[in-house]
Order: sequence, then C-alpha cells, then structure tokens
Amino acid sequence: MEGKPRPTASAADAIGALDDLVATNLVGRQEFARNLGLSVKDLVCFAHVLEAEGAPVTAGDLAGRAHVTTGAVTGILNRLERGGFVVRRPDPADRRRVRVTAVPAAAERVQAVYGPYYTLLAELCTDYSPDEIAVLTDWLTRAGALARTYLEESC
Amino acid sequence: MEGKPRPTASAADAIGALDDLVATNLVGRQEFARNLGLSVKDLVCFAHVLEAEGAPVTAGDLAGRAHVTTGAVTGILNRLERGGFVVRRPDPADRRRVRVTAVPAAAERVQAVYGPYYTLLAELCTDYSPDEIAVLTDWLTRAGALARTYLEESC
DNA sequence: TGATATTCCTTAGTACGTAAGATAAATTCC
DNA sequence: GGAATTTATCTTACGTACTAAGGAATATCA
Repeated sequence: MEGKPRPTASAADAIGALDDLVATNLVGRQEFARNLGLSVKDLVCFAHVLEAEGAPVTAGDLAGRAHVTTGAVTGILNRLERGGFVVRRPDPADRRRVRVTAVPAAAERVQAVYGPYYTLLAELCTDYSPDEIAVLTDWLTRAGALARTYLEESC
Repeated sequence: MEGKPRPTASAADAIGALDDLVATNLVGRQEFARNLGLSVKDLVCFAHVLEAEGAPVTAGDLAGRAHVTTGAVTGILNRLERGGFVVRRPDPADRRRVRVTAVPAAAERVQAVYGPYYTLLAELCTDYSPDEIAVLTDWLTRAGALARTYLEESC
C-alpha cells in the first residue's frame, strides 16, 4: 500500500501551493459567477443554503457567513431569487425572519457550469491512492475548519 | 514510515473540502485586503509581482493574471503604488510599457498581516508526516496548475 | 514612410458593497 | 397587559472598483 514517490516538500511549500491555488480559484470564481449572472458573494451564500440542506437559513445567517452587512444580503437574495436559485419565505414562527431555501433544480444548474473543472480535479485524483486521498481530504477539511474559526474569531 | 490512519474519503470528498476551504479563504482575503487598504485583486497582482522576483512585470501581464481590463490595472497599480507596495518605472526598452517591481519592505508588511493564519496552518502540518506533506504539496501544486490552465483556456 | 498594432491611461457608466436608519415583529420588564 | 427594548430585514444615500470604449504615445512591418 505504498503510494507513488512524490517530491519532498516542507509545510511552507504546501502552504505556498495552497495560496496559489486559492488565488487562482478566486479569480476563476469571478468568471464562474458572471456566467450565472451572480456575484462571488452570491455563490458563497448559495453554497451555504445548499449545505444547510433543508435546515432553515435566514438572511442574518448569510450575512454572518459571507461577512457582509444585512443590507447587502438583501441585494444578494434579490439576485439569487430573481435568478431562480432560491426562494424567500416568511418564517411562520418568527415573522421578522426570512427563510431561504434552494430551488431544487438550481443546484444542478450551478453544477453544470462547475462540472468541467470538477471533472479535471477528479481526474487528477485518480493519480493518487485511496490512502493519499484520505490524507488529502483530512488535511483540507481541517484546514477549512481552521480557516473558518480564524475568520470568525480574529475578524 | 506509516502515517497516522486518516478517515477514508473519496475524490468527491476531497474536492468538496477544497471548495469549502476556497470559499472561506475567499471571504477571509477580503478582510485581509481591507486591513492593508487594498482590494482582493490588488493582492492577486501584488503576489504575482512578488512571485516574478525581479523579472519585469508589466501592467498588461497583471491584467492577464487577474482577469481584469487594462483600465482596471491602472487603478490597481495606483492603489498599490500609493500604499508603497510597488513602484512603476518606464521600461527603457519599450517606452509604452510600465515595469512594476515590489518595494522590498512591502512583502514583510503583507506577511505581518498574513502571519497568524500562516502559523496556524504550519501547526496543522506538524500533525502530518513528511511523506504526507509531500503528497499534499504535490496535489495542491498540480491542482493549482490545472486551475490556472483551465482558467486561461476556458474563459 | 505610412499603416497597423500594441500598451497604458482616461472617461463615463454600472454593479456591488457599506453605513445609517426605517419598519415591523418579538421579547423583556414592570 | 402595555411600554420599552431588542432583533431581523429592508431602504436610501453614497463610495469604491470594475467594465467598455476610446485616446495618446510608442513600436513594428509592409
């Protein structure tokens, strides 16, 4: 169960590679969002709605997640709703609140645009053993959690 | 030379974790840029200038890298120059061109803001063996190259 | 030389964000 | 129960950063 030999690298190398990857993704998402008639933050919010999967997401939740004001969320939801990605419904339990849910077909619509890039990444993964993918996923997951914690606590 | 056991995961899991990490970093960079009086694209451009390390970077190069118009680059360079991050100098060989170079101390100034997050990631890495870091760096590097190629060719 | 291309900048318009406050609903405290 | 406060979303005015289109200076090629 030995993986292929990979060039040796330090933690700094890994972080540098991550930075570069993030920077490129950052530019790419702008194009990606534009293709869907949305902004980058719109996509962040929509992803959060999808991730919640049925659990009621409110406008305030999205403001916290995307680090924008609640005023900006109104605009974000206007675009997402106008584009048919989400629906706003009043919360029956607290009528000040707005419950945002994803339109079922919308996830596929986003996936269609994202698909080709996703496929390339999946192909890249075939070059790695299950053990290696496990390490990779573990690290990415923990780095993601770390980033979110840092973002919430230090900003 | 066995690493710790990591939870098994599929390529889809890895890509999902990457997506989440990128989304969080995307939001974080906005805060990060604001702390420096810059925009996210300003940082992308400055990183490119640093990366070039002495090789002459032109305004047009930056437009290509950040996927913005040359008009926008003028504004980006104005901010970077006003903030003391880069200097613009006319190219002696082609006087239409502008050569952009980093101000030496500026890299450290950015690093100072980035530092705490970097440290957390470095700490996370201590939990992984050299082999695992090698795999990680390899994958991140290739994914970065893949993303850049895709961005250039398909947009 | 003259025509065309390239490179950066300028201008006008647009999109997306913030800040401050309005509105409506829920909660808390007599 | 009613008044005061807090909470959640939306509205308005405004700022910043981008695009699109075009201008000026320089380079390149027939």
